[in-house]
Amino acid sequence: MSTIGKALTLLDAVSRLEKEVGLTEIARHCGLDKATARRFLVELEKHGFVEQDPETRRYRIGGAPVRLARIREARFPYLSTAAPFVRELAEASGETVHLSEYAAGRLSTILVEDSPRANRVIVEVGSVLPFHATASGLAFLAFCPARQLEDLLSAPLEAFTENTVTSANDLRSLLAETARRGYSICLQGLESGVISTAAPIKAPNSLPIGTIAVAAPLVRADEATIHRLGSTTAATAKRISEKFFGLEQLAAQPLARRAG
Amino acid sequence: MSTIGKALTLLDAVSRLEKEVGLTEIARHCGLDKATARRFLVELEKHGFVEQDPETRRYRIGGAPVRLARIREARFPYLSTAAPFVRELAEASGETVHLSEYAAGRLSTILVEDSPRANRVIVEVGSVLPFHATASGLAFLAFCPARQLEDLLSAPLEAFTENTVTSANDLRSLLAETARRGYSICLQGLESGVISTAAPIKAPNSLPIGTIAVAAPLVRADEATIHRLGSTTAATAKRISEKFFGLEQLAAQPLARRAG
DNA sequence: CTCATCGGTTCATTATTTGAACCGTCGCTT
DNA sequence: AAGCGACGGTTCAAATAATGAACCGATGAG
Repeated sequence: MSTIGKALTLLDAVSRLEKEVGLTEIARHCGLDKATARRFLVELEKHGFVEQDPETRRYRIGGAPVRLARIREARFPYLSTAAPFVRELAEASGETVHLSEYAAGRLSTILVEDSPRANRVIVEVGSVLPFHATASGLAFLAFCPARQLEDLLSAPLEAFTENTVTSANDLRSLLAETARRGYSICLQGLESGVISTAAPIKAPNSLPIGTIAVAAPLVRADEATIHRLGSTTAATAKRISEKFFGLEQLAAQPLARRAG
Repeated sequence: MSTIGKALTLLDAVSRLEKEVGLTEIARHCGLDKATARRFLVELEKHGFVEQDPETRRYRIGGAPVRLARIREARFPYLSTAAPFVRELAEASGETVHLSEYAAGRLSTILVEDSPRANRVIVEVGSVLPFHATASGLAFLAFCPARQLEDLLSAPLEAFTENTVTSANDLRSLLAETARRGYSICLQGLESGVISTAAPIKAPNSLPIGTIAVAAPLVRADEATIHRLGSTTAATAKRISEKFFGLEQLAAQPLARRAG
């Protein structure tokens, strides 16, 4: 792997570990030498991607990504376009709704709207969703290029619960059904006692760029309920896509934005 | 410079150039060979820091920073803590208010609340604020370690307008005044016809981590007005700091956050 | 049809990254 | 308080990765 790849993997590790983390632990976690890890951290710090607490000498994610994220959102406002729809769906369903984005070969949670109920499903912002064991992942796979699915199937599928689908053939038929229906259903694939449904948010070329999903405790969601939620989710995903790529078109036009 | 440093500089360049930008232009802008620039872009793309539009083949900032920024904000919620205060100050003043963060040796704008007035000052999210020519920069310098100020003064100060302070001694006395007063005033230092005032948001070790600033068209801000805005800004900065670092203390305690 | 420019690729040359061994410091145990 | 282990951080010869001039094919303007 290139040096850049290693450094970015290290950054990813810092984001995944505890709030603040020491040099040795980072190095161990990335399989890097301590000296190498330190050089990477120094370099990342120079550019604001990590910060070192002057007291504890531990490292945390820095401020630079905040600036980049704001620029990204200003230019490609996926999150901010989708946010009101996520809230709306959360209110309408009374369940936890989360939005994911496909980047770097992974589906990452970038927004969560919690259910107001005491018994609710918790999803962490920043968590990575396994493709074969989450409703979001299934919704994504059902509409992505065949090539990508085959890549995924070339490795064994991890079983997170006893209900996780780990057979390639079962997964294929599940995806065919999902594609037909327009929304996915995942029954206790990642966590026991949780059922969820998701739909892809598609670009104009019809490839998915992310997903929106509803997750409910199993006790509140019978067959009919989950299908009702699923079709609402699919409709919401469609509306997000239309709003977002409609806006995109507008933004592409040479408006005199500053004319105030 | 290390490979990592070069790659992150390239990423920074992409963030600073137009919405989407071609390979040759990026390479030219960074002083890199086309082949090298491409390798960097491919590596950054693998990790989601840039995306390539499949049609135009141009590059833009990717989704990974959004995920990192959300994690950063969950762990160190500077922006989200400050946001309501920024809005409040914008409403109270009727002028454009912006929040900056110090990272990677630079002061970057991470939030802007526009004035509702037709004649208003425009500040771009993501813009980098020169230390000697903006109210935010002056507020930061007035409270940062002496060493940092000397580093800055070791290079000549660029004149953005005919009012920009470019003499080291003038700058020093301006900073002494700012430190005494608790807020800075910058009169047409970066843009003609604009006056602004800012105050530092300080960590418990009393070093500034960012600034909050109000920018107004000169025609609306006489001497008395700007001093009134300045002291309100300083008070707001203090409140942000107290709220934020108060929260920090709370977060450090071992709460059972998930006990729902 | 030609020329210029674009995105992208190749491979011998070159400069950078790497990591075992090394400090000094801190907190804990004996 | 002395000894131990783990920490953050540093060094420099050896090993590996980055580099860029020249190249290709495609696209579009004149």
